[in-house]
Amino acid sequence: MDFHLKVQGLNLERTLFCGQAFRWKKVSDCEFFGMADSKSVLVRENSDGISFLNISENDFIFWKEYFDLDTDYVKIVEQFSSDAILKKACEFSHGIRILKQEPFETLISFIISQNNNIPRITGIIERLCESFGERLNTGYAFPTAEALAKLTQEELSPIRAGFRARYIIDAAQKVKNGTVDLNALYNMTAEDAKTELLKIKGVGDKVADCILLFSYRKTTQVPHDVWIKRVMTEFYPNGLPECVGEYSGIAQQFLFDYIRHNWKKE
DNA sequence: ACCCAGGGTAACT
DNA sequence: AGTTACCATGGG
Repeated sequence: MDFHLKVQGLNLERTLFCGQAFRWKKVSDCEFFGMADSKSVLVRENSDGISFLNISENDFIFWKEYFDLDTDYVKIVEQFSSDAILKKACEFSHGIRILKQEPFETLISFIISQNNNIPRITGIIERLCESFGERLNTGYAFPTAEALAKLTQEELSPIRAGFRARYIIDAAQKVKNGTVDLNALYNMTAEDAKTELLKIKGVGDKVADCILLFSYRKTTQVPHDVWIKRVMTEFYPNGLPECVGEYSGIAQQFLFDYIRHNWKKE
């Protein structure tokens, strides 16, 4: 069955390729195929919204949640636009939304992201899924914590994650044995949730903020990667403007996308 | 050959 | 508490 949703201010290409998710492929002008957790979907962008093609009603609920379609981004962008630089970033990166991704997948993905670049992160995650994820008829599921927890660094070497291999294993083991309860973080404050995530080797301040923002919708969190550090020193030496309110993490995503496409081009 | 990438850890002052 | 070398890999 196909499902259609009216959405204002959504650009799928910007949303799916702005460095928050790594398992999407552009298949035509307005169509994107993606995997998340153990589900897959073909999404089509229309003039007034998006369509999810050939999925069940249960999966539709999942994808509706994934795209966080109940949040009004038009209103948020309007709020951001009282700051001139942020306004420019929102115009350039029009249509970005923060997704609500599955926590374990986000945890492993952003462990892999450290000191790495987006194309290579994408490749490592693809090999991780093909090697250790369940085979589905449309692709491969993201590997479970159980599947990854029993691996050795040597068994992980084909995915070429480099020094991050031992971090992946540590994360999977701590999720599997309950040292970190990912489901419990939804109802915790950002600070408390971060304390839990920092128990995992290879998860530092920045990676923790990515997980909190991209999985748990803790929109106050601002991941300080090399690009955002450039933004801060260049444009906001005294911090982000007040108009970001409780959405500094969302503002961060517009600024990240904007600076990455415009650095040293003006 | 050198520098960089959605950084973190461990070993130093 | 704050700095710094080192960590694998691949593209420019």
